[in-house]
Amino acid sequence: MDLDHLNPAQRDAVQQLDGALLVLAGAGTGKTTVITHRIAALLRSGIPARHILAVTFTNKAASEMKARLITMLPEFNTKRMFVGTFHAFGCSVLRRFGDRLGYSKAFAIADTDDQNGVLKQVLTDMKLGEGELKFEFFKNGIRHANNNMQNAEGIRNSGRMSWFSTLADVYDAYQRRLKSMNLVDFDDLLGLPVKLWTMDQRILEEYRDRYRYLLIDEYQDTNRIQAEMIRLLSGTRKNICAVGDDDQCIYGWRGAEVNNILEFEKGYPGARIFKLEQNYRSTNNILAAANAVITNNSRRHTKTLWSEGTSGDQIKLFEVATETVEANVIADLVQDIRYEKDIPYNEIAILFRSNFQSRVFEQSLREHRIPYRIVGAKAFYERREIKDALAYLKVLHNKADNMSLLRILNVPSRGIGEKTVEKLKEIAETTDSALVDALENEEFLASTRSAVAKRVREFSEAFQRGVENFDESMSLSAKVRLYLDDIGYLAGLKTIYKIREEQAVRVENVEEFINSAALFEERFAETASLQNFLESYALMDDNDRVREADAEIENVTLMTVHAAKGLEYEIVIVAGLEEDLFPHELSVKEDNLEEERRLFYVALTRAKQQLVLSRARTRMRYNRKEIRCPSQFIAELPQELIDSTQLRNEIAPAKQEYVSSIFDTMRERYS
DNA sequence: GTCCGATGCTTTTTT
DNA sequence: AGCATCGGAC
Repeated sequence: MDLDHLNPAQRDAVQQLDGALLVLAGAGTGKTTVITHRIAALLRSGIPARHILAVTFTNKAASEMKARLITMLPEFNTKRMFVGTFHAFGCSVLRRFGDRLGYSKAFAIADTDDQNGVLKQVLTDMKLGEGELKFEFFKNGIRHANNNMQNAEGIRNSGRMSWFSTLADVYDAYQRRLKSMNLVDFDDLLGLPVKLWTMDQRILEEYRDRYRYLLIDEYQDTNRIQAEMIRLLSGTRKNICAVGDDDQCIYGWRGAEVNNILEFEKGYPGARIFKLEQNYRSTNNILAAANAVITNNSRRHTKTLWSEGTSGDQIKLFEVATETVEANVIADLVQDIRYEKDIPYNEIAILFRSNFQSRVFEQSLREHRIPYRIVGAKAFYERREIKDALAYLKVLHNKADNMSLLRILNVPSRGIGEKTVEKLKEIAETTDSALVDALENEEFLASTRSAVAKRVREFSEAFQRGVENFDESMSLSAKVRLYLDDIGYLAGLKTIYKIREEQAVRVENVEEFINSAALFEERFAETASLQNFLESYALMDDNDRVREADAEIENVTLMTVHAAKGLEYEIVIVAGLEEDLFPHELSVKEDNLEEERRLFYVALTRAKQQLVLSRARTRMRYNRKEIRCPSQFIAELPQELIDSTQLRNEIAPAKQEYVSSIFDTMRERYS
């Protein structure tokens, strides 16, 4: 066996096959290597693949691990092993046993918009609607209850103040409404399996028997329910291998419980602990900076990263006048690196604390004609037309999804206004049917003007044809196109968006969406059903949602530090190192400075070769110029590692390449 | 019912 | 500055 490539600590962790073990793996210490080798070791020791459950934090990590195992172990059938995220695993449990909890097996997954929509409806119905603040309060309250495995009763019993009982009522109504629409939210994907296993010991035993060896990656970011899932599954065998780095716990605000990793031994007495500290990613200067920063945190397992490599370049620090200058200086630097150091764009990442920072960079990169891709928020899947197209599909798969129906019923305009919708809801309620079915109700149709009724009929009929079509064997993307066309959405795009240029963009985006269904089919051939397509979409994270087109060309990557977790680049540029931005002002207020520092630590340790930090002395906010102070984290870096030689001109002279490229564009445009 | 301009709010991080 | 929502005019 090829254990020769492993260092002693890695080898120990790989070879300890039974019992509980915690692998404390610092950034870049070959965590994934350990997990894959460990799985290989399990298989080679004769344990069948079906007994192995490997949980990763992202889908991307899961598919990379699968791919690695297949090349590493061609002789084993690794298909029967589970490799995926907690949410995907929970989903598979519910697809099998959801009916025991009163869910139909064809349930759909509520995305963030759906969750917000349902909660808003509930609050309006209960006349608690006014004010965003209240909305946030209830949203946090529900999430908090779920994280602590509390139901409505639990909330009610947890305090005397009247808001406990109000929150309990809202919680109850929210859950009931979701369920009535046959929807399951992200928390349910974890909470319901736990409920099921606690309720029915036989099902739990079946799962325990099936999954005898558990491996959990990024254990520092598990929450209480995820830890509970693992505790229940591990049973008395306790064959659990938790891998993680407490210094990289950056999802505390989402319920991640650092204590899961800090106090692992309490839950699994006698667990063996292995520390991986030899780093294979970064230069020693980068590691020294990271080590120095993280020692300012108090609650952690002490680790010191080291590498056999060179110390490398110093860390560059830019301190410039404004955020626009910051973006331009960085774009210049990116171009320099590309052409002078011959490092491809896709080995360069620009990281920031908050999404809004991406805008200036987009502009400067465009001006410099540097290709880039953005991971996250404002990206492709957030577009209105994509959400509309998706809503059309969501109702088709799940008729009970009234919210999606309401989203698209009048998009494009079919003359169905507020009053008509009220009537529709009323009829749906009295006949106890889904809104989509109520559309065919004669009483409802009679209540609308004949022109409207005609268009409603056309809609219902097209919908019905869609339902029937999806039973037939035709390619998924072809069915999607046929349905969106038949129901009038594709042609409707031209009436929804008046401006010619905008139209073209929107149509193109929807085409790309349809194409993504085709790509999904290519990847999952026989299992590419509408349900699986929607499910995989709902369970995607921002890194999965990067456009296919963007993944192929050589691009600079723009993303938040959160999104960069688990990734590495030759060159990493961290922008906006200013007090109140990084660390974020809210996190300081909420007393989460240590988590911000871990986030900074994550940012630093993404870099292999060169790290560049920058800050602006002023920054526009709400259209006002604000003076900004350097981030306290800058002062935590050892001075001798920093090269803060001021740039000769903050705006560097244009490169020859850049000038000629502008002439090229002009020639193209005017010839 | 639809369109369009005024208003006011935004910026934490996301499976 | 940009976006989302609301209210008034057609």
